[in-house]
Amino acid sequence: MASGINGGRIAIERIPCMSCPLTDKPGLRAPDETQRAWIDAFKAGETAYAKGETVLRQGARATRLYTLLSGVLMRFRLLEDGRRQILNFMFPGDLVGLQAAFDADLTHEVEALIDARLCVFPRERFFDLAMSHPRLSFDLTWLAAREEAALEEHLVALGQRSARERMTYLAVYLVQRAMDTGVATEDGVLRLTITQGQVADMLGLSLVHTNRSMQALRRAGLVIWTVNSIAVPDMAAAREFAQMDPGSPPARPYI
Amino acid sequence: MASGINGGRIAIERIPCMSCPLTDKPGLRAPDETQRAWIDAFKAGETAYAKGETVLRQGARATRLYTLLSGVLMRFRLLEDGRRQILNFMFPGDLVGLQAAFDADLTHEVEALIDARLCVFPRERFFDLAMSHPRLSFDLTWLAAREEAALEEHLVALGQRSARERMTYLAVYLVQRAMDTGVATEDGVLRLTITQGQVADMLGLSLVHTNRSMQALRRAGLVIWTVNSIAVPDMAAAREFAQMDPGSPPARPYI
DNA sequence: GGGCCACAGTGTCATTTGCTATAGCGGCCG
DNA sequence: CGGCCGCTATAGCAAATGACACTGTGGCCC
Repeated sequence: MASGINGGRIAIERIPCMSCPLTDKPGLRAPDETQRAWIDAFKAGETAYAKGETVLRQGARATRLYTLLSGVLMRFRLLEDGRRQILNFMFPGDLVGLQAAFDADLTHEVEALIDARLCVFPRERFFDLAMSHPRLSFDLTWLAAREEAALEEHLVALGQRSARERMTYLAVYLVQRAMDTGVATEDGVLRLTITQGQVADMLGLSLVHTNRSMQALRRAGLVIWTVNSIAVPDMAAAREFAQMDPGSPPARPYI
Repeated sequence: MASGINGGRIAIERIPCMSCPLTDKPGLRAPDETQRAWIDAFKAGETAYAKGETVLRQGARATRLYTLLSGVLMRFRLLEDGRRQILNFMFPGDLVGLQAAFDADLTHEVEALIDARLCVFPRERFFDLAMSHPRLSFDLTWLAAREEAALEEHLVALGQRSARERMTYLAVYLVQRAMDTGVATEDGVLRLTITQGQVADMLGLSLVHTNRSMQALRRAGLVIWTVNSIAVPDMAAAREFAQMDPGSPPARPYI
């Protein structure tokens, strides 16, 4: 019954924001108690999607915004001739479907990489929330700016880096985000299935070349990317190889 | 005296927001009178940069935000080994240096492509503005989301399109934005000098290949890119060739 | 005027990356 | 069980793109 296209079912039981499981994640800055009380009042419920299901459909006009509570999503853009560009991967705390806030058609599709759970905010209520609580509105801008910054990084990778550098960059990005949000517990390894086809569509490489590059990195011991996990044994070395800035960015707020 | 690094001089005369020259641009949605009065109260002044000057320096911590009043800027990211990725071009109404609002180090550099004039907002005052006027704060999020959407488009171009498609895409993007903001007055032609080296660094191509692709497009009559102008004789045909969505996006707010 | 410099343009060759086809492997399902 | 399907892996070849070296041109400055 949980159809992806219809937006999944609203879960009966809902987690109160006061006991939000995201509060103790290392890379997230939790709202204070008062703010959480407000957010809880505006939250309409929760919804769940199974691995592989579509959360948002490109071209549709969304009426709800989401916050990712658990799981991992990917969002991508489809071209008419079937080409696909993965734009970003989404981890707990990320905002999903911000475009809905501006009454715009969705320009990308969102799909669950593993089972996921999302908090639901109807469009109007979300607007009210922003209007009545400037601090949260400010955090919203912050979140949008963070997403923008991530896309900038991706852009630098696609524009300036070689295939292997790109792939190393992506592995570091994913593992770091997973660790920050509690998706990965082991140090430097993320248990998650991302196929070579998905990597290819994210990095702008052909599937064959993706395969070749992946093997080269595996032989070099820089990135061990297997069917169900991504491991970066030496994050510093990988960052160096991919010419990334060493530091991890400041904790991000969430709603 | 107008040093780029020092942030240019603050212009003596300042244009009151009530008579902002951007109000009648086709692609911009002007704030109403009340809002403009608010904005005017928070605006600290104006600053000007000459063509080629640096507006913001990568790695610095900015204390001021800007709105572009006239002119065209480019923002780019520099890698240690000298590689450069141009992230976007900025037209009147665009927000410059949003990262300053979050007290973060700048991850990119901003440079003037032609003489430019910017409205200045000190960091704290900007914060106050957002806190006291939720509607403007909402518009701020909107602006950030629009920038994000632009970067998504660029990402699709770099990841999925061929050299010629990319270049066509960029030409259409630039000409469209210029027309929307009143920078271009003739239909389909933008008088602006963007060197082949800059195009190369934006599209992730080598300079030589950029040159060759440009000539091919010129011969095909799709895009006529010369030293001091970019012309797209048939926007619809160019859009089609580059697999772009036909419609122009809704008017964007500005502050 | 002469020299310098940034930029556009060209040729040649090297490298990266893409395309097509094929094989192996494991899960899933009738 | 057998067949189908999605994914990884490999090979051989083609095409796109990059690297390097060089020329021409126009603006600018002493």
